[in-house]
Amino acid sequence: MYEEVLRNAFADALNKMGIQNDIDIIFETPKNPEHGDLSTNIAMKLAGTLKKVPREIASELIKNLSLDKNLNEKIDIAGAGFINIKFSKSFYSEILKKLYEFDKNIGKSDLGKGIKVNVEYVSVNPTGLLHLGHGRNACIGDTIANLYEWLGYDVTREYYFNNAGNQMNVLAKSIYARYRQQLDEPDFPFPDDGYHGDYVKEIASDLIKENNNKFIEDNKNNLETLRKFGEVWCFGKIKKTLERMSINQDVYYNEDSLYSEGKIKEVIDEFRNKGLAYEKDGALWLALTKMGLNDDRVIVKSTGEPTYRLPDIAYHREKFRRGFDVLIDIFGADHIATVPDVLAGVKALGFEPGKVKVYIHQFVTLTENGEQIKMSKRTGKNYTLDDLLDEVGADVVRFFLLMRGISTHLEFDLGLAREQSDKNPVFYLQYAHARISSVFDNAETKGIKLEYDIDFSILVHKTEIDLIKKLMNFQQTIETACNRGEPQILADYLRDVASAFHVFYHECRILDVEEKLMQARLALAEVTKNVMKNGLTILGIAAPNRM
RNA sequence: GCGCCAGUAGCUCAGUUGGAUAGAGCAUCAGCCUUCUAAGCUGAGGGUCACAGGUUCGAAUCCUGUCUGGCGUACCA
Repeated sequence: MYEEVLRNAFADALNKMGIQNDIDIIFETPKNPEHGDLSTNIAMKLAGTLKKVPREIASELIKNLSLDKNLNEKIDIAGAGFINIKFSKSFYSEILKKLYEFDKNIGKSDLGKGIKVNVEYVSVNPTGLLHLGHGRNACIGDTIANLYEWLGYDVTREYYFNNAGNQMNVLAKSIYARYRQQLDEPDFPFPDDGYHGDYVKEIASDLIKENNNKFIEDNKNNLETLRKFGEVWCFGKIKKTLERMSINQDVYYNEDSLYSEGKIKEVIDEFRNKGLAYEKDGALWLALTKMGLNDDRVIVKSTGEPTYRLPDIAYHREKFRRGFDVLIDIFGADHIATVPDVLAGVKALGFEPGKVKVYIHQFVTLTENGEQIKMSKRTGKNYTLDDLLDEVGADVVRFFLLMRGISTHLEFDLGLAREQSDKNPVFYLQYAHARISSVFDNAETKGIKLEYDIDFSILVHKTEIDLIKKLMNFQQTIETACNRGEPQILADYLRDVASAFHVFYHECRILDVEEKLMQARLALAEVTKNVMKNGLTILGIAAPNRM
């Protein structure tokens, strides 16, 4: 938050020196604390264009710099030309005072006021149960939606519900085979391309419980009924699993409506009118090569059915038409190929593809004792997200799925999550919150109340200053995590805050010290608690008062 | 073949708009509880940043090539 002030001061100084340059003035926290609190390499960046030695530029810059002496203890030049800034203690008490005033709203802002964001995630077809990969998608999407919401954007959480397409027929046939196997013919052949998962057997037995042999005849109507039964069964389970992870979406956008409301046809017509669609081999092709891509693709098969690209494009067009300013798609790595096609299609229809942000996450592998556990819907032996939630709980699952960058493959070690769950990093974060709560409980029994007017300048201990340094970055961290679509940035940050608090707690007593100091430390603990609570909430993880 | 993601400590991973001595957790070893929760704190060991070149004051980060793993590359979704 103070960076803005510094940046302006540096820009002014550059102006005074008669240097006009668009170059970004970037401050970073040096790895080595001896180098100060913030550091900039601006002098080195300018060295090339100005044809001057970096250290000379730096010293001239400092001469022209007007900063509040009260808040900045020292500004000096180091190394090849770094400018290092060291803040005074009173700088930190000023900062903490502001953080304390935010109270429970710390981290919130109105940065995105009036901007409509649509975050689409999960969007699993109702043909099976959720597995860990879906869980990753769900947690990332939910957290990104939370981040936007926290920054004041108008967020819609959306699930693209696809109950059309060939995969639903496969499900119907799979259910039918299990139904017959359980009902009257144990050797009834199971389709090769069917869904082998055990849940299909459950669907069949539920079907028998409710309807007995009513659908035993192999005809189109019965298959249609089974298809619908399976869809409702699967989607019910999916929603329940999501609820267990506190994931609730606002809109379930049904792919069917794109057909029934004529949107698919509109898109086809528009492509044709623009000369971007053509017939070949009985199919309709989209001329993606005219839009700079490598290959044209079929959008309507010779059977008359559209391929997945067409409804995907039509769906994105609808999202634009519904008035969203930003469209966010959370996809697994297997969807990577569709992205350029959809973006090209959207652009051809006259919408701005730059407003679509696609976040692709890599896969999750579930391992136990070094061996991989299969999670595929088609291989039968499933380890579902529900199974995992049963074993380790929602907080652990969410944290495990969010603690890594989205673009790396994530290894979920079941043995570790199960056996060592008390050493899980998520408990480290929650423990910090619980510890603070406990301090306030003790304060209450002693009749101590946190006052509003507090003298923060009394906080000068190194661990106190270190903690404040972490706390002041909360807002910026939320923004960065949001802009980059990386929940992991927030997760890492919270671990840092928790660590700084644990160290402070270990070194400094909060209660049973002199009144003014106690008040200031309580306030520091309060700010930490609010940051932990809000940060964990954004990640969708509970902030317990006791552990 | 082509495209995307990845390769960093024993393991799992941060760090990549080029910056100062490459970090964390787990694991290993050694310490700290008569005082607000020890699910905590302190310290130690552990590295050819896959490999080979290049760009420059400076490269884990940028460029080229090679190797390894994952995912795509359908008139499946």
